[in-house]
Amino acid sequence: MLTLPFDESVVMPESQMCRKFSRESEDQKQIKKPESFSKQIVLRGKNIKRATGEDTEKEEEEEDREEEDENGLPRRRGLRKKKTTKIRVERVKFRRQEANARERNRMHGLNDALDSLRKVVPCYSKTQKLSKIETLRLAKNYIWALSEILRIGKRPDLLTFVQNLCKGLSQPTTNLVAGCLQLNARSFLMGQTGESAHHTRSPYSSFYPPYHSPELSTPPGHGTLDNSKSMKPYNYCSAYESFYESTSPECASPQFEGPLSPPPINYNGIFSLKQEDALDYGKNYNYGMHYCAVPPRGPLGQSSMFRLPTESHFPYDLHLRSQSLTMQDELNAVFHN
DNA sequence: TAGGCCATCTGGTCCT
DNA sequence: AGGACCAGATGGCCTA
Repeated sequence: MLTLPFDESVVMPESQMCRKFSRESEDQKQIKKPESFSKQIVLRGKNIKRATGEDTEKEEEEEDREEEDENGLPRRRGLRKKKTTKIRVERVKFRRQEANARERNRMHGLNDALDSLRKVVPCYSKTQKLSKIETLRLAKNYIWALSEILRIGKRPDLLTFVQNLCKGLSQPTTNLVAGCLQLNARSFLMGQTGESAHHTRSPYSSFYPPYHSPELSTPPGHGTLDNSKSMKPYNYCSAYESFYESTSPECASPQFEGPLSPPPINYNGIFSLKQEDALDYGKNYNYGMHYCAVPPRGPLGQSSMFRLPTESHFPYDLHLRSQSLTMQDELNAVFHN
């Protein structure tokens, strides 16, 4: 929840403004666009220099000049302690207000950066924003998970991937991420605690060997939450269908309406953060599509949710071009069978 | 109503 | 001196 754009009239009402620090009429125009803040600050800064740096000092000097000691003689200049004059107090107040404005602006910039980050982590919703701390945690896990995929050169199964994404995240965020990725959160969590004994096969196991990744361990800093090793493979027949078919209301993620920005992806084999490039590719899919390019299988495969585009991409969209082509060929072979 | 999250204010510290 | 950065305090809003 970002605050309203900085409105000087609110934060610094004219009544509070010292007349000596008043701005030129040009600067008093209310600028409502957030991006104008910095300009406004800059402009104001110039005026501060002008106002406080020249005028006020002269006036303070004049005031000081008038000061006299107890004998009625003028005070000597030098190490004399500065008297807290009305002007100085007002000046301190004014500088405090300026510092507040800068701080506010700085925090807005920080929030903008966090918003940008929210859009590239694999769970973005305009209506249900991740908190700051959860955004950072998820981003860390995401980077870690992607780098592990690159390092190992293999993809983990979807569940492992999501589990790694969710390590250290709160329950609501875990649900959110699982929802974004079209997973059933309850079953996902059961998988996390190793209770899903009925899970026997990976969703990919119909055409890829089950992927057990001893190397794909826990993101740093989440040792106690490392359940990936105890996670059971995923039951294709029961769990997969219930998770991915979206027949259950639990599977639906109505709160994720609106276009979802794709995460940093490998588009046509080129890893890129450019969202525009991937727009067409991703606009018909959500993250569930992005991260679980499970091959269609019979009637299930006909469901629109899993229908890949003609130029489909590999799960997670993350691999080298050569790998991409090879694996994509395999996928295409499966799709066309 | 408690707790979480957030924006803002504030004073301190460091750097230029 | 002034700005950037940081952390603590505070109050508002929202939700379980």
